[in-house]
Amino acid sequence: MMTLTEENYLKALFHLSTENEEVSVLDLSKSLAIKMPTVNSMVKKLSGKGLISYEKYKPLMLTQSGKRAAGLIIRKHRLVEMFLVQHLGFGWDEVHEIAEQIEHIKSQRFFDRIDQLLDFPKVDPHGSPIPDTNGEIVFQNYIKLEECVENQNIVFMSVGSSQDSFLKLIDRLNLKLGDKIKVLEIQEFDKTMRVLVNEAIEQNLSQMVAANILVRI
Amino acid sequence: MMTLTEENYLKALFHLSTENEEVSVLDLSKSLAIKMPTVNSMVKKLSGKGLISYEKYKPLMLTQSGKRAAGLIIRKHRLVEMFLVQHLGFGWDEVHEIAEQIEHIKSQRFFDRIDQLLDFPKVDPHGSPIPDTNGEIVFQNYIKLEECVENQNIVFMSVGSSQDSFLKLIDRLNLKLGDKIKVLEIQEFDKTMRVLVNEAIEQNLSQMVAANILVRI
DNA sequence: CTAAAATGTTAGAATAGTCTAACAAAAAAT
DNA sequence: ATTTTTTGTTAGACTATTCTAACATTTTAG
Repeated sequence: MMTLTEENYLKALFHLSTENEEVSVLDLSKSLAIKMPTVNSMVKKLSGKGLISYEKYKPLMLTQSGKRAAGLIIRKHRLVEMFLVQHLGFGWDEVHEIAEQIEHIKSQRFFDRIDQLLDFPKVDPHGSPIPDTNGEIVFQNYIKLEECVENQNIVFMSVGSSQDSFLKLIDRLNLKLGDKIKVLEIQEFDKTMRVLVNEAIEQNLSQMVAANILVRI
Repeated sequence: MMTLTEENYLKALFHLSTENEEVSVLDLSKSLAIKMPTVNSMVKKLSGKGLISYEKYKPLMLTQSGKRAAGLIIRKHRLVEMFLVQHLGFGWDEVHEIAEQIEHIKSQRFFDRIDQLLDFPKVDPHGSPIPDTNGEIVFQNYIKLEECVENQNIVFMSVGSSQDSFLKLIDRLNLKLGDKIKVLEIQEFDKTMRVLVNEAIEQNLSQMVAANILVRI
């Protein structure tokens, strides 16, 4: 049985591994807001459990078993987020913290029931994929709105950041997952995008925002 | 902020206090399955926080603030149990363990939403009262079926034990909260009761079972 | 009313997870 | 190719919660 702490290390390492080619002790330390020596010793411990493959001064990597374990935790997290939004009426900017706690509940059946109640969702409220019952994730090949060109038609599928302030901004812009977006114009000066949403409303999006809006063609 | 451990001590002391006139360190130790010296030091710590009033060699008591805190934890526990039964389809014998974990989630709003979703229930799936938002409990004055006499008509309102084996037995006897019960006959030898349930089915209940069936007249 | 039993307390050690300080290795910069 | 900076590691200490062993007090029984 894994402790809550160990689960958090695995999860963080998993996320970092998808974002970067190599993950250092320092990366993990920053991401968890835990000092390097602590991370170092925990990494050794998890290596002892066969969840992380660790060699001194080398980048950190999850083993197959570590990947699976992390995937299963992320699965729980995202199922819970979905439940909080769909059944308890929380906003997508409010669910992370609560899911962060509930994901550690020890009860396979609890999460199975939630999954069933939600009719086996494939993505969470932020458009991120929910790992399957083996912890396996199917990565979507979305692109950043930032990378789109003028006159391109795309669909808003996911967000690149789940930061509170970003999600609240998207809400205020009245943007929702599934919205159809047409790029009208890109300012040469600051890359600000003028877009048409659902063939109805025009909006200006800063490059930073556009970089965190993930779309499919 | 209280730790999960502290919350468990308070909750246990609260329950013991309702069952017994005086609660000793030994009682608490047994109830938590934690050794006396450990309990002793935790009790001192909680006394320092103003949650337990403690004097050496004297019975343990919750302070007002301790009672309120314990009541609020029990509120969360029972709300969650109700949710698990009503929305996730768990049996009343399966919910305790999971609620034991979820009760410690730090999010007022989460429990408020659950409360709302359940339409502000007053009792949990075992018929136990759910404390109000101030941690206040309204105790019901139910009596044990054991204490009833022949030909008495009563209603099954609550269980005196939430032990798995007892709840499963009640299920197997097809008894449900709210059922009308008529005492037909009490065996002089072993106090076994022959009862009529919902004017339809006759059942024999051992004294031990009857002692854990709480009814109102 | 004393002796034995039960209960309670203190002292000291163990574990998990955290930290700081000091040292070591690798990477980057001159 | 050294020096400096960054990153990584080791050692040792701290807190929370637990334990065992030893001792103290209270309660119960003769």
